[in-house]
Amino acid sequence: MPCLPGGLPFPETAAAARLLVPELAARVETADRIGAVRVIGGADASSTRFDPTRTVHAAIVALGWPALSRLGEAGATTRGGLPYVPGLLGFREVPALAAAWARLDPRPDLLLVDGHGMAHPKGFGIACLLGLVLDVPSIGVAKSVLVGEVEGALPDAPGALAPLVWKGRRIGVALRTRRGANPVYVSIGHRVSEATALDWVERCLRGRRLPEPVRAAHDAAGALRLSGLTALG
DNA sequence: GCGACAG
DNA sequence: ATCTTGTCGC
Repeated sequence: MPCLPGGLPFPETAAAARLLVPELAARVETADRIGAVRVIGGADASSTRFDPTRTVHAAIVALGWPALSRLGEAGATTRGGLPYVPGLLGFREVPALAAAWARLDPRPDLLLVDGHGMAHPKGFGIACLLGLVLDVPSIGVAKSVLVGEVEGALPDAPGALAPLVWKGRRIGVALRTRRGANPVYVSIGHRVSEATALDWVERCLRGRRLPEPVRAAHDAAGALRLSGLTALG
């Protein structure tokens, strides 16, 4: 039950969410406005497929930079929110993520979010919404495309890049993080430029396909779902 | 109208 | 997102 910037109530229906997107998207900052990054975070959520109760288990991990050592972790569970609707993922997961954030210590200076940022039909993916709600610099890291297409070739070599374009606009970038693996799609979340976003994603890879903060958050969210089913949430 | 569709 | 062990390749 977080609050949207401007004191707006969090939408409880997909229709309400859609109406809010334009004004929220207008608040997204695409230029760098980040302080010193001493703690970098990863955010992700886990849920059970076909769950009529719409339970969402979210986790945010706090890792120290540059060691990427685990400094903190927090989880939270919500029920009865929005179902998954392509384009509105943030409205489903952010309430749980915001609750996790409230319990987290230390608080990350930068957040890597599992899912798109501006590489979204309305330029407002989950990384944008979370960054806006928490007022924290954020980056979108997705494992597949929502809209747009990768322009040109993407060599099968670590570090290879190719723009993700949609309707003639560059909305993000495909990054080959590992040889032989599908690329990840990086886009602006909030208060972080695309170039800076790419830098941080690459610096957090540690030789794997997904940046460590996202990997850690994914694991934490999954563990919370498995154990949280019988314990407190 | 049909197909696509983050997680 | 999740169901799931072993297996192929670098």
